[in-house]
Amino acid sequence: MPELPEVEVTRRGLAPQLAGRVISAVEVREPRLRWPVPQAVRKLAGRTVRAVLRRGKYLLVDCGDGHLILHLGMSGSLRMLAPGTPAQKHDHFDLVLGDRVLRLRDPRRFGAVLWTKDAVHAHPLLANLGIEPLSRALDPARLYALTRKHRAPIKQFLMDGRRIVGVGNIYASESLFRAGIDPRTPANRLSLARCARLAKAIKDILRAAIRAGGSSLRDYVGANGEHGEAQSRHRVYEREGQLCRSCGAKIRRLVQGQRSSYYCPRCQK
DNA sequence: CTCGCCACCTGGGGGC
DNA sequence: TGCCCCCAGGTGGCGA
Repeated sequence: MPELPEVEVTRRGLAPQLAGRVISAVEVREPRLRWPVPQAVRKLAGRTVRAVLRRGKYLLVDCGDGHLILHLGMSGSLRMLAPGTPAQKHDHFDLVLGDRVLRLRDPRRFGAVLWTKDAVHAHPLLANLGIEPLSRALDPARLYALTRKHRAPIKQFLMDGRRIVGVGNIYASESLFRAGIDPRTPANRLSLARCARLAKAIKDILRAAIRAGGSSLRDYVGANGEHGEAQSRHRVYEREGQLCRSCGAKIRRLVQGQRSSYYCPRCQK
């Protein structure tokens, strides 16, 4: 599920349900996530949640004297439930806030639940993150400058969180299609004009996905857990062999950095 | 520094 | 039905 749009919509769904509320209990059923869930997380009861923030794909729960850091990995999801809702397989972590429970489910356990008392942006996992794609920091000149030193294919550059955060495997392919750029193009061979096109494409694609995920993801966070509608909007992702909706050519798949990339050989040069 | 690759983990789907 | 292989929305860490 989780690329930037889903994490952001999750954040928007959670924030009003968590902010201002007191943590009454914590339950860790399975501490073996990407990193062991630290003992401090089990001792959060009594703290008041001030805000829920996002940095890249990390969710940051501001508890006043520290932050709970959540990451959904490849398969994680968060839901608000009524207390006493039976935990199912892969429901590893609960944050209980009186009459509501925030529950983390993550079959593959690539996600994380961490705690830091220090300035959260100085945390080792956050300190070296790249720019937020929906902020003004991502503009044509900045993208052009960032790409200059990188000979790696632009698809892999986009997915490198040390340059730009939040663009995952789906939206890297979708953004490159929208910008008309071949995913194999070396990053440092993009002109300023193409960087401008790409920066705008990334913002447009992510914003549209947030809007599309909005309604379904509100349910997702609140109760059900069904997939959003973003899937039906994909132009190239997981469409190998199907026809390009713009030109009719067959969409192709290739492997870059052990991840699938999808592109239209006619629309993307 | 950048890069290429492996690792972590579970589950679903297809071929035989 | 079972087995085996491939694939999956992330990303830290390794050696070159």
